[in-house]
Amino acid sequence: MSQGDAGIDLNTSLGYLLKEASSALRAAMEEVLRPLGMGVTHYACLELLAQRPGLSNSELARGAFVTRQTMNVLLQNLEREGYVTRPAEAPVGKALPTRLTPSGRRSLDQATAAVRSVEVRMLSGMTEAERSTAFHALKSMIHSLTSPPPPPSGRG
Amino acid sequence: MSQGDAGIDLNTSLGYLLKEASSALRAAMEEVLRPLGMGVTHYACLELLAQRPGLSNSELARGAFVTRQTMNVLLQNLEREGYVTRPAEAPVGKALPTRLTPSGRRSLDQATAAVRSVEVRMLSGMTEAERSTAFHALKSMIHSLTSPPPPPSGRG
DNA sequence: CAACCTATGTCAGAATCCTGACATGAGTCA
DNA sequence: TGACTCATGTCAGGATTCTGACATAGGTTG
Repeated sequence: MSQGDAGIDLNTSLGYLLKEASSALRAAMEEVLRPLGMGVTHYACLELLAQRPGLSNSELARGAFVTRQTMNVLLQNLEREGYVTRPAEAPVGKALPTRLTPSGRRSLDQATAAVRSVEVRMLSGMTEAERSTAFHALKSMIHSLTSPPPPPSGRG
Repeated sequence: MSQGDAGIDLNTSLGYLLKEASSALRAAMEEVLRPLGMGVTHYACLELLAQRPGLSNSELARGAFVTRQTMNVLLQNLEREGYVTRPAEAPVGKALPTRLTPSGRRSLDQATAAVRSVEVRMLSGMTEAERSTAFHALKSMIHSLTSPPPPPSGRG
């Protein structure tokens, strides 16, 4: 086993390929988003709000894969610039439901068009069957990685 | 929902799923790497060096998906702590071939075992055929995203 | 050889995101 | 009712990565 345990072959590693694909996608998205003055997290936040109006800061953070703190700063900027609105008082609990303003909606429309072109290009070399298979494979990976809750005392 | 162009449906978006999977993988890797005192970029650097001894700073940066500057700082720390070595003078050009020291090799071995367990878990719910299909799908995405050199449309 | 272009290593400053910490609001349980 | 637990919003400080800039080495073209 001394040879088999030598390392993880990056040329055949799905994990490495996943990172490479994700990196390429992010770069391509930032490329088309840059002229619009927004980043990937910024766009993700707007897109999330368009599909699920009223999401809270924490919900948005989870959906965009960043921390509450990071999303909080982003939302404060977005609110300051009039792209989103949040009530001064929470209807229930502490969660403040966020909504897109018409301005935010317009900004999102431009970004969506740009991002859609990237996704179309990414999918251009795949058949419908391949997309479907890739979709389920990704779902499977995510499930396997997140369903076993991280051991609370594993670090002991 | 008669408006298909309203936005990008995150529930069926391969791009979103790609980011989710990548995020989950990164989190899982950092989880197991943390006790060893290293991060994902740190590990990637070592793994790259084990498989391709003599890689330069820039090559390592590309392989780990970070900038030359970031990798440079990492290499300086690694060199300072005795995990890698670089000649004081470049054999050719300016590129300094980097190599793992026995200490670096030992550190990598622990990390590899940890990361391997994560990758095994990630793949646990997939058949060999699914892994192969996912592999080719990811390759296709990367190719589509990177082969058309970003049009100098910046001037557009 | 000279001019030009590309790739590399490196330093410095800035942007981005994260960890730590604190207070509030809601649900649970005795 | 009171104590405990969990999720949330927010502020402050720190860690990580990036962009900008500069000098050097090698190749190409005339």
